[in-house]
Amino acid sequence: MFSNSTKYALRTIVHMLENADQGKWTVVDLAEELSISKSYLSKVLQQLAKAGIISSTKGRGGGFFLSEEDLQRPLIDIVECIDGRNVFNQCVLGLHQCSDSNPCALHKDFKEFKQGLEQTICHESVKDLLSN
Amino acid sequence: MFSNSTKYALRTIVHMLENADQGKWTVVDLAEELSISKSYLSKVLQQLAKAGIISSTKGRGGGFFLSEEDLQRPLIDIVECIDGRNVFNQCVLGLHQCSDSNPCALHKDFKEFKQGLEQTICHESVKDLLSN
DNA sequence: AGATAAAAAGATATTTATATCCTATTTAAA
DNA sequence: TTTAAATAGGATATAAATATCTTTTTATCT
Repeated sequence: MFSNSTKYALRTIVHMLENADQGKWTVVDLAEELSISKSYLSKVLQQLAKAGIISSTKGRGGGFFLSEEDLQRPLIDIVECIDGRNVFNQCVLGLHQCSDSNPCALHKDFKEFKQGLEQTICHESVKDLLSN
Repeated sequence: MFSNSTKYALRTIVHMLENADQGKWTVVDLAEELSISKSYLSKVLQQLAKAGIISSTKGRGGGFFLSEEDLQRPLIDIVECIDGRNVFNQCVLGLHQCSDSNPCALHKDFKEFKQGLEQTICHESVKDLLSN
C-alpha cells in the first residue's frame, strides 16, 4: 500500500507523538529507537521537513520535532509528501482509463474501499493518532 | 496494492473471460491484445498455469484457456499465486508485531478495510466478474 | 519422420526502489 | 573565535522488481 519511506515517516511521527515529552530528537536517536538506518531515515525526515510537515533546527543542540501546527496536519499530507496523492485513486488493475464511466472489472469492488481509506486519512490528524 | 505481475494476471483473465468465445489464446495473441510484453506475460501465465489457475496445452495448436473449473476459482487464488496471501494482512506501517492485541497507531483505521477487501476477493470468483 | 508451432524453463538484462556514504553548511556551546 | 553537533544535500552502492532473451520440451500437422 505505502512505500517503505512513507511507512518510516508515519512510524517516526507516531513515535515522536507518543514520546512528546522528549521534545526534540536527533536523527541518530530516532534511527536507533525505531531500528531504521540512520542515513535513510535522515533522507525521509529531510523530505518531510522541507515540505513543512515536521520541524527541525540545524546546528548543535538541534534536531527534529513536531510543532503545534505539525500536530494539526491530516495524515494524508505525510503520505502525499512521499508517495504522492493518488495512491488512493489508482486502478487496481493498473488501467489508465479506469473510471466510474469506464470501469474495469474490479472497479466497483474497490471503489468504496479506496474512498473510505482516503476519507480516513484525510480527516485524521497526527494528533488524533494518540487516542487510538 | 498489487504487484505488476498480479495486475497483468487479473487483466489477462478478465480479458479471456470477456472474449470467452475465442476459447484458446497463444501468449503472442494475449500480449498483443493486452499491450503487455510477450516475454513477461509468458512468465506470469506459466506461473498461473503451474498453480492450476489457468489451463494450457503445449505444442502446435496449443495455448492458454479457462476451463470450467478455472472459472469457479475465487479471485484471491490469482492474487495469492503471485503476491502471496498476506497482502491483506500486513501492517500499514510495516510492523511485524502489529495485531489486534498489539495494534499500531493506524491498525484500527485500516483493519475493517483490509478485511472487507479480503472478503470481497475471497468470495468473488473469476466468473462473477462478468456481471460487473 | 521431419518441420513447425506452441508452452516451459533457464539465464540474463534493465529499471526502480531502497539504502549508504561522504562532504558541505549551519548553529550553538565552549 | 574555534570547535563540535547537528541537519542538508549530492553522489554512489545494493537489492528487489520488472522485463527480455535464448534454449528446451512437447504436440501437431504434412
